Amino acid sequence: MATNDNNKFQAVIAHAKEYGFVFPSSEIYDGLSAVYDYGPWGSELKKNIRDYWWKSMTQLHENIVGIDAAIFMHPTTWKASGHVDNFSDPMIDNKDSKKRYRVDHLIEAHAETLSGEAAAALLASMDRLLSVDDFAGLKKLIEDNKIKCAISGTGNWTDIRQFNLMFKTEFGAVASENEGDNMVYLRPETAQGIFVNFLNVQKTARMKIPFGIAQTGKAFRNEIVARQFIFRMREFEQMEMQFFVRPGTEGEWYKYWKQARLQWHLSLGMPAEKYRYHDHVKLAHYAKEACDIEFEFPIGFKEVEGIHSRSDYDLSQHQLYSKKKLQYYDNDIDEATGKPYGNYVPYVVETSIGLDRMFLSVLSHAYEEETIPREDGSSDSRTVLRIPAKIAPVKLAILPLTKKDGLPEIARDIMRSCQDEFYCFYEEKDTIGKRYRRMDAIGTPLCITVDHQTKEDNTVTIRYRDTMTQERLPIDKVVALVKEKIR
RNA sequence: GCGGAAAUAGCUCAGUUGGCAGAGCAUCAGUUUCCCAAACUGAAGGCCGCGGGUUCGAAUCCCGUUUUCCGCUCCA
Repeated sequence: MATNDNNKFQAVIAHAKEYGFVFPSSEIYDGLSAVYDYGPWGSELKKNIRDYWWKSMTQLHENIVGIDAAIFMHPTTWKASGHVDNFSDPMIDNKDSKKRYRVDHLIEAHAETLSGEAAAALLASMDRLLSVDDFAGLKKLIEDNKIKCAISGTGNWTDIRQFNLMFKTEFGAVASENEGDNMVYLRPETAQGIFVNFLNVQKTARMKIPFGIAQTGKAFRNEIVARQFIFRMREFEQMEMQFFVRPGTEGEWYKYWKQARLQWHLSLGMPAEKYRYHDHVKLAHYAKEACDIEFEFPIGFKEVEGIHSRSDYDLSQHQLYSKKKLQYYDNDIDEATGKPYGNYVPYVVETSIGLDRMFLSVLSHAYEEETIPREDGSSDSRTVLRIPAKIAPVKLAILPLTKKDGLPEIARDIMRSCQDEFYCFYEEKDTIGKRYRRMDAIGTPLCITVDHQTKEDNTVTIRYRDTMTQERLPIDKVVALVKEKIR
């Protein structure tokens, strides 16, 4: 990675904070690691990206509907999904080799080198300690048996720690004697809220396969290492769509959505050369095919969105754990047999995009420090956010050239006629040039200026962010022109 | 989690034999100018990240801690 790009990333972060896009969480208390708040313009931009995605999924697809599931879910959900079992193992690090081991794997590997009787005794001790989460006892067991790291050959271990990516909290106001009883998780992904509602949605919205369920919402992961600004946060927002298909057709739908999702990014005006696919070679246990859509951030190509062919894994698991059928009766005629396809558990193709990552991709692509030659030969600089107009936080700034001569009154009238249509910003302080540059810095695509000529012929100057050019326009054409530019 | 670096006004930073906390820009009030950030006057803004220690005295030296960035590690 070039140093320039690294500097650019720093600049984007600094700009995001200075101009009210993203702040560190609870900053007056020194912040909270890997948690961020969205400021005035950041929350507008984030909302605009979310709305654009939501509309493209639901309003523009007759066979996709939305839901808004709760963050809290029945704890068994996460047993069924595999999140509880796969991500709560106690781990230990060797300080010399920096290698991290699962404690049970480490001890089991050592047991294999022992005689049958000694091995059995060791494993019995391990199981007893594991069952009561006695980490100090487990570490003592490792030390007493002089278990060494295979790489460094030393017994220089850290304390044993439990890594669990899921946040837990207490459910209900009364503490239970048995600690686990009232425990719920904050969802580590939004997908399960869709799967458990599969039949509710299918029946009430009378959906026929193939169909999709879309959802946006917060998810929480207690990442071991969460860094790189809003790229990896402990609390983040996903935009997900689970598409339910007849088994056997998942391959073609996977291809369809892989292509369609990249097209969505490009439709925002993001440049094609900054995107690429990354096909997964190593697949998760449930996946048939999977790929990421990667975007070239200043820190390199990174995942923005994932497209996964998840088979019937999730619905089947919920069937198993809930003992409720999650099947669909398909009335379409199977040409091979001449009969309906009948009952089956649908297969799922998932598209899952990180809203915060999308936000970061838009912001880092939009950010530009320009050098502008001046007439006298010197040069000037401006910082501009070339945010696509349709998702820009502020669409139009309305600026009276001076504070006198009735110009603010005319500008206020225009403001009133526009602010119901799109987000407008009114300002009369400072010179017109400064106000233009401030609007550039938050990515406002259009500014209009009310000047003395306005009083004579009812025209205003409209100035474009990207080209810095301007032209005259009758006041009564302003709304229509802006609406056209932000489509 | 390990290793490295950093933290002083909203921003960018200056501030060493340890001795009164500073500049530019930005902000706010007013004046002036007015079509691309650069005029004038005034004001506000700081437990020098936080907590200890050394010292007559600490932004400065020492220890700890938090946060951020970089490399490694992890990432269903």
